[in-house]
Amino acid sequence: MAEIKALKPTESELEILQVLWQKGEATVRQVHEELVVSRDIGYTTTLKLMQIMNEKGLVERNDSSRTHIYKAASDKENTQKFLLNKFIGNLFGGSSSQLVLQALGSQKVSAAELDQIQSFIDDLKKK
Amino acid sequence: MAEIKALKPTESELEILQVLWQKGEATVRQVHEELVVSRDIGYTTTLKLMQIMNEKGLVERNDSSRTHIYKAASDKENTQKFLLNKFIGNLFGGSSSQLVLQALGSQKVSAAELDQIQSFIDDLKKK
DNA sequence: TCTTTTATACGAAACAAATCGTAAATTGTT
DNA sequence: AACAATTTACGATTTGTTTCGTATAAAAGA
Repeated sequence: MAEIKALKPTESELEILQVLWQKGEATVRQVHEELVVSRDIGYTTTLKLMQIMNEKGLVERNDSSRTHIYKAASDKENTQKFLLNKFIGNLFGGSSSQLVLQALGSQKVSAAELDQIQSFIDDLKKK
Repeated sequence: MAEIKALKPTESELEILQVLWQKGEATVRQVHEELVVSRDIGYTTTLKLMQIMNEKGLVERNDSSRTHIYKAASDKENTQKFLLNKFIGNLFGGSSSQLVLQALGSQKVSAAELDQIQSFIDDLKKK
């Protein structure tokens, strides 16, 4: 029986997942070096977070060698999808078009990106 | 000097804000009746949450009569905008077009909504 | 080999969020 | 007036997150 539980990472956990997604896999040290760039955090804090994430099933760990190697348990897209749905439910009454309009209205989006979105919509409509 | 602090409501606080945005203003009792519909929560819990929100400045309270009357301190759109920016930063590396593509791809969006989004994009491009 | 560095494990503290019980005051009902 | 219901205030508990210190073991360097 596989683990189906959908987990909601905390903000700190998300930071770590970002690093793991970007690197594919990484040691605690490697993740920590990344985190340290953007904020003040001790090594054992990073370690503890990753240990907890392992217990929760957010990451997988290869501990066959002394220095453990971690990777994200769920890929970036699935996690984004899951959290995005939650977010839309919490804040936009479940309406994704509301969110899209808000996002396009309040953020700077380049003309190229707008083109990309438009052709994506065109494709959606064809079905 | 106005309050500029940007506050991040918790999920419970967001539930309460939704009710206040919808009703305009409301008593603890009225908010509680709404919350009770969708989940198990005691009256004093709702009360306490709203008291804390008042301390934080998330809501404003008129306590000139015995039964206090609450309203959201910030309107829905501003709060959505603020939290959306945070969310895009945390999860989509700051790229709102990435979020838009993900939202359109994984949610059901009606043809009418797609039209609405397209004409919105057309307007954006005109500038 | 001896020392220093690096890694993990573990426990505990500090903080925050959510929950509810109880008390006190006011209002409404009979 | 007496009683019941409603409301607020306050404190305490529980649960989760973030933080780091210390201990121990392994590896690397002298």
